[in-house]
Amino acid sequence: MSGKVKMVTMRDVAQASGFSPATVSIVLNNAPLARYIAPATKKRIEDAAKKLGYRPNAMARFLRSRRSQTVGVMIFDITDPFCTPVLRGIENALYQSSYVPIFTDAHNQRARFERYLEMLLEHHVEALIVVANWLFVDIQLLADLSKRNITAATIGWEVPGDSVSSVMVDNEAGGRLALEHLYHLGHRRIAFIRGPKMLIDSGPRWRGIQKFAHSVALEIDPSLVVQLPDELEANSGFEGGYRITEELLERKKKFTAVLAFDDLTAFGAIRALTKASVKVPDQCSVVGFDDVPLSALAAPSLTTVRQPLEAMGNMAVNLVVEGIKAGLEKRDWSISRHKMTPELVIRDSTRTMLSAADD
Amino acid sequence: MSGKVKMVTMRDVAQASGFSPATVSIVLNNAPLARYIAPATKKRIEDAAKKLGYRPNAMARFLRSRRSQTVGVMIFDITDPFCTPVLRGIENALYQSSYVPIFTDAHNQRARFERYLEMLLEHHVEALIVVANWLFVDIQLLADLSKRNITAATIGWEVPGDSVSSVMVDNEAGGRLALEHLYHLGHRRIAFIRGPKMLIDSGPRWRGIQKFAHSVALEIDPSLVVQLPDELEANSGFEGGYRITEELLERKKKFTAVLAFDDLTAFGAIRALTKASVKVPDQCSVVGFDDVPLSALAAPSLTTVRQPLEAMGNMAVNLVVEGIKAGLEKRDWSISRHKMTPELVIRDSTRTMLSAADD
DNA sequence: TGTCTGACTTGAAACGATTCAAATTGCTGG
DNA sequence: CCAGCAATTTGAATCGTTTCAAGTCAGACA
Repeated sequence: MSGKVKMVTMRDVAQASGFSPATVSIVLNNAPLARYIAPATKKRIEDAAKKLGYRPNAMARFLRSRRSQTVGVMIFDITDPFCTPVLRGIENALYQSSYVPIFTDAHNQRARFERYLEMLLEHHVEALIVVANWLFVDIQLLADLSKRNITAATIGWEVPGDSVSSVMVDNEAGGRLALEHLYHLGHRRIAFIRGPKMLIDSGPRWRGIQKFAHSVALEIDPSLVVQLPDELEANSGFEGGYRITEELLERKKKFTAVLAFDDLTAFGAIRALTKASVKVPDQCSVVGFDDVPLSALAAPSLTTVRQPLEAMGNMAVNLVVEGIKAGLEKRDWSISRHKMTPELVIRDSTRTMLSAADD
Repeated sequence: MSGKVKMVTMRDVAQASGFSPATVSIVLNNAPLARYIAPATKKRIEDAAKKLGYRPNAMARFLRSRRSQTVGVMIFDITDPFCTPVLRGIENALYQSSYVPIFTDAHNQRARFERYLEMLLEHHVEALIVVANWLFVDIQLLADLSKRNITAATIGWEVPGDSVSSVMVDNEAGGRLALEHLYHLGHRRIAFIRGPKMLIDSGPRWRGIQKFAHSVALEIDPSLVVQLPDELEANSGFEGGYRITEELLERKKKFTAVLAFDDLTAFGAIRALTKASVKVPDQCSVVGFDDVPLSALAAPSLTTVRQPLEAMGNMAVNLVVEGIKAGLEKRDWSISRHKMTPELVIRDSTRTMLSAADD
């Protein structure tokens, strides 16, 4: 019943079809030399392979051809809902290219990142994709990769230098979209929850906000601007949004809308508002950023600036696959930095200012 | 600048240390034979390896030793929030054992499952873990795995026969917990949204509910029992819960609580109730099942029956790692089926029945 | 008849590690 | 002075593929 199934090797296929392993290899891989192989031969070999249930041994193949058909995927914290769609995008694109992802999660710890990097190198991944949306460690290490001829791409982060491609959302445009929306709904007294200082997204998002405010001569009240602390956990945004909003409410400063750094922060804000019996969106509108999957499901569903997360995962794969190809063909190739366009998704957490509610 | 970094092989370490590759291998792997190696030798070899930055080549190693240090992880739909904590649990446990996960997502498609299975076999994963929480295809295929000497474990699903281990929550106990909670809060007119017929969890959960109802002589009104349709998408639960609840409300049947099949269904229900201006939990309590990450974040936060998802991922890894070890040592070993204990998590979506609200 | 041309096919050497059986060395005891 | 032993170390085969340079062979042509 549980007898060992002997592995079928190329040698077996050769034997069965009456040709040599060399020919079998050429045919089954459709190598350049396959042009010269007689059609009848091809057929016999392919039939034999199918009949025996031959399955190439990826490891043995790698040893000779240096292709592991494997890509490393390093996520900084899978717990962050931001990551799931990105991962889906990566997985799907890799599947199209017949690569298989090796999945690692750094838990936001530098030591873990390093150990995993080591493991990925031992497994000779052909490329590395890093999803680094919430991250405070510097990843200088990545720069070394190019020396090892491993193309790499980051999502949600940029590495200085010219060795790593990156895919990010256009944060400035996104910040602008968010404020523009609130502004057009008539909101003027808006509370802002800025992202943590050390997060790469925080700056540009705020800049987009400021620029728009300036362009319509909207005055931003400094006492309504609060910054999230530099916390390590990805989901700390919720806590932060909650606490900050609570404080704002206690200060009795009036505001009719909250522009949160991201969706989780927005949920935290909503929780605080609801607890203080401030109805969302009737008495206060809330906008998020990211459009993580739960934003559509929550009650009220969240108006937010959508990052095309799945597309970003896709994009990163395309970049590294191109890099791999270039390396194979010894072509020149240079990295690129992509900025994806964000999109405003209007749902139930925002509504027009009723003139009465302003005070 | 971007000069190729030549790979450091064991041969290089041998050369540098003045011993043979055989000795180097024995020392670096701490193989049984290492007992006989002089301490001084060990030191010199280890030093040389460190100085050169030697990194074993996982592929080459596999070829000889048959150990790929790789485990296949097949998820049926990563889009389902249920999967994230499970994945985290798997990842973490594998990391402890120095295995690296190859991540695949079947998108709930049989063809994709098969293709991925093929790829995993080509990569000679040492074991396979399948997360099959929402799944209608039969996975008879898995039974073949044991023939190939690959231990496998499923999470959230059981394969007939004695070749695949499994980890599930005790659905019956969970169903009981949910109803018990509502009952003790004083609810008597309860609407039930049962899981899809073809889902393995649906039966036992309902059985737990019925048994508890029977034990306290609670009458279940058949007209308040609705079943989710057999939909393929994991997130269809939300839609289903929404529609079903809408219908129930239209029928004007009175109920003071909804016991939903899972959290997503519960969110759908809450959405429908809210839309119909029925306040949750004031006018209607809602219980979910699973405790997916967003349940704590939503407003109102969801009372639910928690599956220990991360622990389940852990458990599955432990099972297959044991299986791998047994295989290596040619020990006998038999699969096991684990039932994890669920736990009631009380949050803000349920509250005691106010006597007035009953009619 | 002998040589040359394709048109196919293959032998044999890698790739980098592991694994025994066997070799080497230095002693010990008879 | 040598057999025999213990303590270390290693040679060489092997894992399954890929990849060229080189082989075979039939027929064409001179």
